[in-house]
Amino acid sequence: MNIKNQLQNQVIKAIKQLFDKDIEQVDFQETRKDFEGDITLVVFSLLRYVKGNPVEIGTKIGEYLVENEEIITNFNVVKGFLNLVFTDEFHLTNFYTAFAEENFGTTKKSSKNAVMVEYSSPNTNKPLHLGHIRNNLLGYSVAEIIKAAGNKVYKTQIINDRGIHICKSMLAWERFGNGETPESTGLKGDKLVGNYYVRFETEFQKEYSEWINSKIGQLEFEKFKETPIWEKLFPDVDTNYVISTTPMTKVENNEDFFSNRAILKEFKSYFKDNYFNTYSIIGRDVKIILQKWEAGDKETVKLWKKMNQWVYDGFEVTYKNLGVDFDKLYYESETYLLGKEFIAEGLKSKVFFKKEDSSVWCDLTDEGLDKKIVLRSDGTAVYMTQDIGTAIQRIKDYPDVNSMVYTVGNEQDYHFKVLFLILKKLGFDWAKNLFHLSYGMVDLPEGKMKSREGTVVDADDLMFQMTDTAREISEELGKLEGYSDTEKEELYNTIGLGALKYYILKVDPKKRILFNPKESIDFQGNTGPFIQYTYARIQSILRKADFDFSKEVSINELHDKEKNVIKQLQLFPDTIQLAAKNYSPAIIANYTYDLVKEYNSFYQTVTILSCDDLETKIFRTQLSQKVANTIKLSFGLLGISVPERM
RNA sequence: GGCCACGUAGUUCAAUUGGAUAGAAUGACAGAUUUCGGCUCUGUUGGUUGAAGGUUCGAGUCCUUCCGUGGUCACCA
Repeated sequence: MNIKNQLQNQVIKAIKQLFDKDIEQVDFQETRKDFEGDITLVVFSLLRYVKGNPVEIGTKIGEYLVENEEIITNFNVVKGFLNLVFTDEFHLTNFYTAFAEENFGTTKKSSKNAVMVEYSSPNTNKPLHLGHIRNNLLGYSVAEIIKAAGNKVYKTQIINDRGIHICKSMLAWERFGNGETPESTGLKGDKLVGNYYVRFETEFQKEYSEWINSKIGQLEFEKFKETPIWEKLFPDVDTNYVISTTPMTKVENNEDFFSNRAILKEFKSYFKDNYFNTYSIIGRDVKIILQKWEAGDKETVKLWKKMNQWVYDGFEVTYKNLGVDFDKLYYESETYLLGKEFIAEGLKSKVFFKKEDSSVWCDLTDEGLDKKIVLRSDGTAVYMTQDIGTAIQRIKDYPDVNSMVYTVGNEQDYHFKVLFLILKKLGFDWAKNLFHLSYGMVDLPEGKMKSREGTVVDADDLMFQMTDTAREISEELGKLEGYSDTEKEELYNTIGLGALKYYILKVDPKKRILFNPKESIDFQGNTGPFIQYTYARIQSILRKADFDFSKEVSINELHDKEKNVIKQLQLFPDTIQLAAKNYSPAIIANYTYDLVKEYNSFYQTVTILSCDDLETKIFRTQLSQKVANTIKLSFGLLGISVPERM
C-alpha cells in the first residue's frame, strides 16, 4: 500500500472521529519547497463536507495524525494547507526499499493488452530531416515510457512506399541518372533518391515557367485575374473594389502587393497542381509510371523495388545512429488493398455512400465534421484508405493489441480525428483506444524549414555536427586518458546525441520547438550533457569507494539535503505513470533535471568519501549510486545513454 | 472566412492537471568551494501569465468575447 492511500485512510478516520462525517477521498500534493513538510493535505477541498475554519480543521487533523500515525512526526498549517512531516526512519525505510529494487520506478508487465506505437513513417523519396528527428525521438521515447509503466509495446511504422512521390524520383533517375547507384557515387541511398526527387522538381518548374510565358499560359493567367478566387487568396481585401478596378495596374499605394509580379507569383503557386494534372508533359509521364506500377508492370516494379531498397538502406543507417528501432514494419503497398476491402464492407453497411461519379465518401456532418472522400472515382486508394487498411491489419497481426498511438505532426490533426471516427463507425471496439500523438513543428531561428529554399536541416548532417561539437569541447577538458580512439568516438556520439535528444524531448510534444543549433549543443543548465556529467561524476565516486556499500546501515538523523534527494527519488514511479498517461517524455526529462539539481546541491554541501563516520559514508555512497541508477533508467526512457567518464 | 492548436521574465522552457508568494535555465552582476571531477554550488537582477469580463474559498490552468501566431479546410501524402 502506498503512502498516500495509507494516509488517506487515516484522514478519513480522523474526520469520522473528529467531525462525524463520512468522506471517500482527500487530496494530497507535494509540499512546496518553501514550506516545511513532506506531503500536504489540501483542507479547502474538505470544506464541502466539514463546515468551519480551514486552519482549525487542519490543526485538528494534524494533531490527530501525529498522535495516531507513527510515520508523522510533526505538522504545520498555512492557510488551508496542512503540511505533514515524516519521520527520518520512514524516509530511510523508503530509500532502502527503492535501493533494493534494481529497476525502481518501472512496473513489471501487468496488463495482458498491448499498445502499438507508430512513429517515423516517412515517404521514400527524400532523406530524413529535423522534423523526422523529433518524430522519431518522441515515438521511441513514448514507447519506452509506456513499456516502463507496465504495458507490452510494439514499435512500428507505416512506410509510404507507394505513390506519385517515388515515381517522380524514378522518372528523373531513368532520364538523367546514367545508371548511378549508391555504390558508384558513394552517396547514401536515401540521399541519392532524394537528389532525383529534387531534379524532378527542377525539371517540372522549368517546364512550368516556360508554359506560363506561352500563349495558353497567359490565357490561364488572365482567367485567374478575373475569377473571384481573389476572395480566397486575399480574404482581407475589399473584393468589390479589387475586381471593379483591375487593381494590378491601378492601385498605386500598395504597389508591391498588387504588382503584376506579385500576382503572377500567386498564380504560379495557385495553379501549380492544376497545371501538373492538365498541361504538364512531365506530369503526364510520371502518372504513366504510377499507372504502370498499379498494373504490376514488371520493369516498373523492378525499378521501384530497387530505388526503394536504396532508401531503406539509407534510412537504416540514420535510425541506427539515432538509436531507434522497430518491431514490425508495414508498407503502404501491402495494406491499401485491405483498406479497399473494408470500404466495400462499409458501403454495404451504409457507413459510406457512393456519389454519381462512383467516388466513395463518409458523411461525418453529424459529428460536426465534413464529408470525407475514402476512395477516388477511378477506384484507386487515397491516404485515408490505406490508413484504414493498416489499422485493421495490425490488429489482425497482433490480437493482443487493443490500443494504438500514432506519432504524427499536428498538421494532420484533422485527418486522425476523421480516421478514428471512421474506424468507430465501422464497428471496431478498439477504435476508442486510438491516440494521435500530435506534436508541433520544429522551427529554425530563420523561420520555417522549406525544402525549396534549402533551409531543411538534414538528419545525418545534424547528428554529425552535434558529435563534432562534443568532440571539440571534450578534447579541451581532457579527462579521457586511457581511452582508445573508438571509445572516444563513442563517447562524443553519446554526448552529442544526448544534447540533441534532451533539447528536443524536454519540451512538451504539442508545443512547437524553436531549434537553435547553437543552444542545442550547450553543456550547461538544463541540458543533456549537464545530466550526463553528474552521472559520470557519481561513477567516479563509486570507482573510488574502497569499502563495502552493499548493505543497509542505520542512520540516526538525516541531513536536509539527503532527505531532499530521497524525496525526489520517491517521485520516480509516479512520474513514469504520469508521463505514460500524458504521452510526454518532457515529464521524464524535467524530473531527471530536478533530481540532478537536488543531488548536486547535496554533493556540494556534504562530503561523501571523506566523511568521518563510516555508516554515513556508506549511506551517502548508496544514495549517490541510486541517483546514478535512476538517471540511467530515466535517460534510457528518453533514448539517451550515459557515459562512465566524460 | 469556418474549424483546431498555441500565447508565461530579454531569450529557451516549467508549473504536481483548479491550490500556497508563478519556478528553472540562459544572459548580466556578486560570492563560495580550489584535496569526492570548477561542465559544480549560493545569491542579486528580471513578470499586470496577450487583453477584458465571468465561474469560486482559490484561475497561468475552466467559460465568453476580442487581439496575435501557426496549422488545416485536395479525387496530395
